[in-house]
Amino acid sequence: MYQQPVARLAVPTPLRRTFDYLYRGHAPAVGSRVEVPFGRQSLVATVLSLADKTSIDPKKLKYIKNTIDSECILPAELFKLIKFAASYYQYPIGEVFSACLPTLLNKGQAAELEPEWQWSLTPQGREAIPKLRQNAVKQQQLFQLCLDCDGVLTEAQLANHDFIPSYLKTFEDKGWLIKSAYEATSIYEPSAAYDSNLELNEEQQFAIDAIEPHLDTFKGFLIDGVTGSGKTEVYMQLIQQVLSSHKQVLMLVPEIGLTPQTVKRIERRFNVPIAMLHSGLTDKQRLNIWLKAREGKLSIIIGTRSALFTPLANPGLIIVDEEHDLSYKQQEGFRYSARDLALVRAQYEQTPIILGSATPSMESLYNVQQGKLELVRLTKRAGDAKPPHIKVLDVRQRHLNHGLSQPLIDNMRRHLEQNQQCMVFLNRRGFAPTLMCHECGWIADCQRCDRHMTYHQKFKRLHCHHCDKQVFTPKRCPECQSPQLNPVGLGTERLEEALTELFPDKTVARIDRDSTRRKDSMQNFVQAIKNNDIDILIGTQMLAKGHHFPKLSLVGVVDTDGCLFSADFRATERTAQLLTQVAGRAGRSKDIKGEVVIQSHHPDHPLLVNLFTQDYQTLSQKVLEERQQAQLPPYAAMAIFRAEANNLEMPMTFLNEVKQQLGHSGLTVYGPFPAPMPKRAGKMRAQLMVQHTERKALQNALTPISPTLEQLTSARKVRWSIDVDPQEVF
DNA sequence: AGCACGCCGACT
DNA sequence: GTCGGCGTGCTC
Repeated sequence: MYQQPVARLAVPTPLRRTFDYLYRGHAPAVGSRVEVPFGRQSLVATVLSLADKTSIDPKKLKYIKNTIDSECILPAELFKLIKFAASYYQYPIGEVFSACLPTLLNKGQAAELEPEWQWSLTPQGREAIPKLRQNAVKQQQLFQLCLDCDGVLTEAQLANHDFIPSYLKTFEDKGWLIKSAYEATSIYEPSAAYDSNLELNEEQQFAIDAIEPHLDTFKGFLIDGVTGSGKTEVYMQLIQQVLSSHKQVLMLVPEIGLTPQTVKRIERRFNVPIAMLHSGLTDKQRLNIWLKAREGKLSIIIGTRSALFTPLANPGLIIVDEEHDLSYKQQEGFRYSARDLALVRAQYEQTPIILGSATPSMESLYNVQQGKLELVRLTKRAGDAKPPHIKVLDVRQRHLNHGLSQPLIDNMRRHLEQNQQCMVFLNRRGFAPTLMCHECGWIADCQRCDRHMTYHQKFKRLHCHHCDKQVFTPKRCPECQSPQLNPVGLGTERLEEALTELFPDKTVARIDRDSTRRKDSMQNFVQAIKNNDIDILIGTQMLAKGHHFPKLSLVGVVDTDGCLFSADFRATERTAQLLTQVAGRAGRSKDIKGEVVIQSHHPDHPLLVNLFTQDYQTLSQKVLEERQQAQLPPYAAMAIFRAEANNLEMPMTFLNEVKQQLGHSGLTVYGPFPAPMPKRAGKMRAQLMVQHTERKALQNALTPISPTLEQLTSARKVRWSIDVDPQEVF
């Protein structure tokens, strides 16, 4: 140890340690950014703490080049959360900061809100209007907009007219407009804007009564509300309460659920500034929202996973909608769970948190058991809608027409005749999952993965859904030269073809990742369905969630059998959630009772039997019991070390060394073994699983070893990662 | 991760 | 003779 005042920094590098730097003059503020020389580069780092001694030889220490901020740029609670996340998920602190802060802050841009600009029409401007040339349409439009707004245009008013900013400068130069800064009001008046509160049923009122008294403190709630039970209205009325005490609301939604409609609904309800964080924002917009939220100039922030790291001046409520959704867990790099961290954040911020789902995760149900979450149930569908009638259809020995049994087809016809919509669910895109030679049995495999390639008829191509490799379909079998290459199995494309033929007078729409590639196409489909322009929907899991289609009364699930037998211990939970969510799409209408038909070759499978003779709730209790007996998550804490390289030896060598390092840590270690699908995208993968009944013990074991792993020579020959609380055991 | 150093092969 | 391949080492 050397007696030497230093600043301890989080430097954006994949190294699992901090770096000490000297400083001149004042010590930089904790939580501020500084510019430092690092190796041969210059980086923006964050000050984690100040220390008066260091273990680094002072001769090696360098000076901070610049301080960027004079004070901490984050609220203390968020700063603490980020540090916690880095240690919990065993990920390099510098990279965690990079992941949590907006790009422009990582690049060193000032963390100050730019003033909002406004443009006022000058007398010269007014005079110029009638003198404009007839064909100067855009200029006239700008003037018109200006007049519509009483001669003063603000940035907010311009936001929807992307052509106009280019003309502003011209008008300024001509002296027609004057640009000036104005103070956007930070005071919001949460008056009901257009929509007012809906009438609540008893359960909803009960939910609100349960949560409302706890709005000033930390407390966690799980709203277990069946599809259509009016969870959103409960959120809304609680949000209203929080806004009226001038606090901010942070709402997380799954990736797929972030639709303009959600935001519109909230916007129309509350007369407060709202921001939606989505992938389409520019870096500048993102920074702006971040800063505004930090200043308290935004009242509601809605976003996906990463929105969790939005700073809040005055947090009042955190909501995680569809909390069971997989997209809350980042699956690469900094593998955090936004849902789990949201609980930690709520605790730090001393705000209530609501997790909502129709199919709660085992983790959350476990937390209810442990008394960490209070369970609130919504079992009744709002309005008069009745729960759908669910039937498992034994398709053994039945003739299947492109995967469709006659009873399902008849059923569809009946619903269609009553002017209702049908949905056919199949979680497999493409035309067919395999292409096979009729003569010799050759199957088109991906060169880079241990998987067959999917045949896509529309593009006449073979596509690997694991590595995204695409090749043209061969004309002849590469093994025996036979021209008879047949698609085998069923995908959404083929289903679309079959249904179009079966119901020639009906409109069929296929909604999967391939058909919704273009921007807004999902949006258009949703609108078309609501307008009744579509009779039959074919959908993958994209369509399973969230959407409310009033005319949809029949859901057919074509092929679940693949989901029933899987190596992953979470398969049951996942399948149950998916099927329950899919079933929930049916019968949100008042006119006709919803119906769900699930085709299966295994109608006696316990999952199907339990799920549909009883319900998700009963099944989830059974799953929890099984997990407890097997000591699997959430009854044990788990982490997986993964490694990949061009051959399987290197990852195995590395993971064996990891195992040795773990030695007497008291963890239960499984492996290392090759991943269930060893080859992917040309890389060979292996994994090592570790477990302990105590979360703390797992942490205590991992924390000392993870920094030492990167020193291993075997570590440099592989790509490796630690996944704490893995969601997919693959 | 970057970035540099370093030591061997095919080019003007 | 040099450009450049990626193995190895280091970052306060």
